[in-house]
This record gives sequence, C-alpha cells and structure tokens, in this order.
Amino acid sequence: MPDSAAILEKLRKDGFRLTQTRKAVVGLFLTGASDSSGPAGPMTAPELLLALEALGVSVNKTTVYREIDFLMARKLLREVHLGDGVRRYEYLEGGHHHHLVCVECNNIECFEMTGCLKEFEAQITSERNFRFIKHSLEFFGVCGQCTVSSELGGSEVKESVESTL
Amino acid sequence: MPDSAAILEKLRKDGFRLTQTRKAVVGLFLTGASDSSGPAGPMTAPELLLALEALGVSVNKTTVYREIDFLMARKLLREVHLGDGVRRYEYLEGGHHHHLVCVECNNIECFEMTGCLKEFEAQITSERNFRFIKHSLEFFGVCGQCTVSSELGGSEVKESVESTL
DNA sequence: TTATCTGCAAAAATTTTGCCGACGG
DNA sequence: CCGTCGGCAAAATTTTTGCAGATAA
Repeated sequence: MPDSAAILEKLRKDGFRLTQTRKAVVGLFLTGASDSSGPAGPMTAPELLLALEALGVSVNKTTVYREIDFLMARKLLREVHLGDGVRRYEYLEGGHHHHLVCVECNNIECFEMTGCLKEFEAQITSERNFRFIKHSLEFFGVCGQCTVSSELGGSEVKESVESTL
Repeated sequence: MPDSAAILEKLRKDGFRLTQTRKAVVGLFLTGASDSSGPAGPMTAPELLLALEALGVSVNKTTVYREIDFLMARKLLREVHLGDGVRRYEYLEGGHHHHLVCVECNNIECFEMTGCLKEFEAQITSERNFRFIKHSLEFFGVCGQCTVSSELGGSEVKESVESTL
C-alpha cells in the first residue's frame, strides 16, 4: 500500500492543489476512513460523498464527481463494475487485480491472477492482431462466512447482486 | 442460436402475452434488427428504444425498462458492463461467454473460455469454502482492423472506453 | 497573481413508480 | 372476462455543465 502522502506530493509537484477535499478523498480511497468506520473497498460517487461528510469534510456532489474525474484522469482510480450497473471506484494499486464479491454480505476481496489470462491474450494477439489494453474479471458467489450463517439460522435473505453471468 | 419463435412459445406456455413489443424485443436481442441495420451486440435501454422505433414499433421508455426487467427475471437476458458504467443487455445464449471489445470501433466479439477460470474457482472453493455463482470477464483493446486503419491514414480518434483495468 | 478548484443552480440522462385504460388468450 | 401489459405523467437517481467566486501556491 503506497503512502497517501507520496501520491499527494506527486500531485502537488505536477501543479495541482492539495485541498482538504482532495486529501480526504485520496485518504479514503487508500486506507478507508482513517478513523475506522468507512469502507475501504470500491465506492460509488454518492457513497464517497457520504464518507466525506462522515469524516467532517463538507463538500458538494459536483465536487465529488469532479474529484473522481480528476483522479481517473491521473489514473489513480479505476472504475469497477460489480454486476449491478452501479459505477464504483477504487484506488488503482499500482498494479492490477480482480474481485471476489460475496452477494450475501457484499464483502469484496481483491486478488491477483496472472497466468492464464496473459496466455489467452498472447494467443488472440498472434491469431488476429488484437492489441490488448486491459481486461476486467470479477467473481460473484457466497463467501464461507455467509454459507455457515445460512446453514445455521439463516432466514434474512439479502439483496443479491444481479446480472453479468 | 436458438430460435426466437421457440423462446416466445415457451413464454406463451408460461402464461405470458406475446405482444408486438415483446416479439420485437426478443427478435432484436436474438438476431439484431431483422431488416439488417441494427446492432446484434449488447444494447442499453435507450438503444433498445431506438432500435424498436427504427423497426417501426412505437413504445414508451417505461415499457422498454419493464420488458428488460421481465426478460432479466426469466433469465433470457443478462446485464453486460463494458467499462463505461453504462448498463447493456444481451441475450444469454443458453451458455456463458465473454467479450472482446475494440475501444476504437466499439465492435464486440463474444468467445468462450472455460479451462483456467474453472480451475481457479475450484481452488478457491476448496481453500476457503467460497461458493461461486458467476463471473464476468471482458477484454478491451484495439482490433486488427483498427490497428491497420490507424497505421495508414488514421486521424480520427474515437472515444475510448475508460476504466476497468 | 493566477490557474486551479468549489459551490450553486440548473439541466440532462437514466431509471422507477402509480394509475388507469388496452388488449391477448 | 381476467390478468397481463402499455402509456402517460411524475418523481427519484445519477451525472453533467456554466458561471462566478474562493483559494492554494
């Protein structure tokens, strides 16, 4: 996990301002709410707005969208799609990873997977000259925790993330 | 490619109505605009509305959303995310496939890929009891056609699909 | 000082809901 | 005839834009 300060410093060197909002947003995406509470995973724009308010940083929704655009343009964030058609964003951790989404508790874990996708891409590239830029891969299912809970008392069925089979 | 008629017949047997709109929507998702023109790939709700109008079927946007919901509930459609945060839908061809998206010409190809993902899922399941329900995998890049065009005169740069690295 | 950033208001785009009338089977 | 379906209007969400004022460096 890179340092939030390092990222901010780089931005400052590139001539951008280190406003309260920007520092808070970078902090939230890097480490979750620094005073605990908040989520560290992918967030929607409205969620980010709430997280900022919870942190005591009062901002306008317009600013939130603009800050997301700004960080996306600097490739510090990436958009994540978790099957429900809602745009989420997360810190693009230098590298590349995928998600394991529990459709019961909505917990999201990140992991890496290199081998077979690269091989596939190499094959398609040589076959038909397709230049790969990026890919997205997300898995959906029920985590061990939730499986156990539902085997016990499990009555409350949570909203399940639809689509993207 | 299953027959549009077979799907409609199944719906009718299950007690649903075969309205003009429904027939047209199923037709569009299965074969693209039957009189050529239209796209056969994933469509957004507004795009579906336009396609229907182009086909001479005049419908309200509400109806389009409801018809998509209906077909999603019957698992005839699935939601597709192509990295731009827009919800698209496509016919769930009995089976499962992935997409190869050209960010230049926006052409979308479908393909299957079984092996390595299944292996990965089996491994995670045995390691931590995660029950996999589904996954989504999309590749983004520049197709052979577009690479050639841009090597020649290529001046017009098209909007590129952002995010989801 | 000055370019970056912010808030506000307004609009655009997407999606959902309720109600009543229309229509398929 | 009955229950499904469709249209219309209105609202809720999410996202974008213009402009004028505030601020970091």
